[in-house]
Amino acid sequence: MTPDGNVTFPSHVISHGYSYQLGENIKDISKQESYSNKRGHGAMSRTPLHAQDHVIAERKRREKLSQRFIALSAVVPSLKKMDKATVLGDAVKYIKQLQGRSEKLEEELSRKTVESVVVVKKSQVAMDDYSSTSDESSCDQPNQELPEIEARVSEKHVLVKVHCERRQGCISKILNLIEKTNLIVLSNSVIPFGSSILDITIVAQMEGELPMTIEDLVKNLCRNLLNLI
Amino acid sequence: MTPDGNVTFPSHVISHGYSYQLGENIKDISKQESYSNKRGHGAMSRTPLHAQDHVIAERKRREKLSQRFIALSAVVPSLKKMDKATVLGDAVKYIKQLQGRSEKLEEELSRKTVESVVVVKKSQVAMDDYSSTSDESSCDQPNQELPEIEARVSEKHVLVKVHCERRQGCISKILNLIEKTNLIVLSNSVIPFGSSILDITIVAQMEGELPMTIEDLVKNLCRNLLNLI
DNA sequence: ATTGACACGTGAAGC
DNA sequence: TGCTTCACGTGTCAA
Repeated sequence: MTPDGNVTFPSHVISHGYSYQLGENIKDISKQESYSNKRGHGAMSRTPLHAQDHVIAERKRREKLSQRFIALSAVVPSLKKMDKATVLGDAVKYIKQLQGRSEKLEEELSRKTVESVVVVKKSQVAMDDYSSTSDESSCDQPNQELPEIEARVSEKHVLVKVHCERRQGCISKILNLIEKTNLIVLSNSVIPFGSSILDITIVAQMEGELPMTIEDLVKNLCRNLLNLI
Repeated sequence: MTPDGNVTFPSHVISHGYSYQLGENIKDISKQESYSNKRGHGAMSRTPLHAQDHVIAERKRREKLSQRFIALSAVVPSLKKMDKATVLGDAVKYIKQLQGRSEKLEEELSRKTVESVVVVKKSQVAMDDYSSTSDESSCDQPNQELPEIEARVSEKHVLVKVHCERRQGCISKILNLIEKTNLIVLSNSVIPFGSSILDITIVAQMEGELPMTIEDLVKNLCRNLLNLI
């Protein structure tokens, strides 16, 4: 609590167990008068006035440094020795390790993302027009792999599967879009998966005549859903 | 190169631009004789012999510390001030930031990594349908390559999709198998598609530890389901 | 006894 | 001009 006497207190935390008795330091404060006399010179250094100001300033600076040291040693894990040099060296090693790991994680994450997107596309209704689309260039965002959309047709039924992130109003949007595509929804299933994913399955019936070929219908549905979500 | 003279050399790198001339230090080495005399006492400290050994040891220690400091300041980016205190403080902040980022990345990657498992799975189960490229031809013959099984994992959840022909007792068989695989069914959706197809979606939760890798779990599940149906 | 680590006081140099 | 930061020598404890 006392700013002057406790200057060296945190040091014993970072160093071994030095019970550097602060009494000496307090004594030193009183010793400041003897300091100038100790030098002996009648005219000592040209800072006779604020001499002990310098002392306490240095003390403050050391205290700050010590605090920073213990703060650093607190965030660096697995420190067996609490040497200043060891703390610094291990901090450097730890930072490098963290940097490398972050870099690798980021790279792998982006790679997995892209890869899964590709495969997802492949597993879809054999639509190969995504290669021509330019909006795929914005895959840098980590959550770009979703949504995953699959559609298939059997007789008069259309099966639509959407695997996307849980967002507000996404279900109504999907259903709305499907009904706008001249389809009548027969069944609908929304199943939560994990903490933030929805797995949606919809079976709809085609009304009357087909406005286009089956292939075009599926492609169009997928494209609209991709733009929508 | 000279271990003694270059002690304070790196310090000007981390500190401002201190061109602390080393000459003084070299002088100090020669001053070691005067050092004992400077004290004046006829009987100085009880270490009159290896006194300057202590000096050069301290010098060495300081040099090591300085090197560690510049090493630390080298790995911490965006350091405007090269203060020792600033270096330490910014290193702490940087480490904390890196830790948080790594944690977030790792968590997110674990979520995404699962998605790539799907890939493996899907290419295995979906067989070689990609080469034929004609998905619409499969719509003409509904019973060609069923059942279609897909499984993926997210966190502790397993999502199983089965696209198969409508048969007696197939649902109970599937659920029974899943529960035998140390999984707890959370959600289940069975949707008729067309006249003779069922689209089944199941979300189950993994209990306790994984008996195998995620990939193996998915493979095993798919294989058993394929044999079952 | 030797070694290593620490805090302190102090002069110097830059802002 | 002061205010800050630095390296140095030194005494002192502990392994």
